[in-house]
Amino acid sequence: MHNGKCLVAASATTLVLGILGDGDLHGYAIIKRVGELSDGDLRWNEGMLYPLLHRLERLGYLQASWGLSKAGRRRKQYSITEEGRGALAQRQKQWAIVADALRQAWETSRPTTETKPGWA
Amino acid sequence: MHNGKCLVAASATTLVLGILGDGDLHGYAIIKRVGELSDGDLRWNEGMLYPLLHRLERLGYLQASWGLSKAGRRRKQYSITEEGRGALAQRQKQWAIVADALRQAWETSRPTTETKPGWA
DNA sequence: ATCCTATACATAGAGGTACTAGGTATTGAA
DNA sequence: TTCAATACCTAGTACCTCTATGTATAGGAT
Repeated sequence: MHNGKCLVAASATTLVLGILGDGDLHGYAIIKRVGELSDGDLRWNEGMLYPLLHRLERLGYLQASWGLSKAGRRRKQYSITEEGRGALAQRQKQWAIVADALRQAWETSRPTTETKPGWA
Repeated sequence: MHNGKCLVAASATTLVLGILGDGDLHGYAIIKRVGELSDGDLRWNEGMLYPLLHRLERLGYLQASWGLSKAGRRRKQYSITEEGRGALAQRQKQWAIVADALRQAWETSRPTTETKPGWA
């Protein structure tokens, strides 16, 4: 990443799968939903999302179909597949593992039980 | 990523900074520590870690110095810098935001309050 | 009428990352 | 002497991230 957004991007797949796991949405709506879920902290743009959506579709995690909004605009609706749900479950497991490791790394602030450097 | 390890890798920077935030370690020990913290679920290899360590050093987040283990093996000791602590703090904040968004996305399993598709 | 904003899709391309594979060398145990 | 563990490293492929940019429509404001 050139800036500090990599964490966001890294979790993008998991977040998209999680959101679509709750119900179908189209791309633009996913961006809005991410904004909602993060109280505006996560501000994705289309250039970030659409390539991801296309990749997820290519991987078989999502299925797309064209529709029309009541306003008459075309919309590409995405829904999660069984395979996508499997991937989501796997990612949730992975997330838990990493979250736990991070929590420990952050909490411990190990009181230097060993006064000498751990590498001695 | 070619396989499913991207989440691990994506959190690698945060995890390394978090671990070194607790005290200096050398590369190989960081790999072991990651294994400990995850109960063996996260199994990093050197090819993953060393380039990351070098990058983090280049970014000014870590400082390296050569030492010697009691067994007589050379070791490159890494310690976190002030800048690294700043980056860690930022990442902790980012992590909290994403974790919260994910929790919501996973919990809600939105009861389809709106019976019609959200995009109608 | 015209402009602007929001909606809604999309791709190109620079630059960066992730991970495998492979390499070097030492220590100590079987 | 052979093997595993310790301990460092780089090359290079494949892939991802994100900015910039483009297209087009609807609806409100001026």
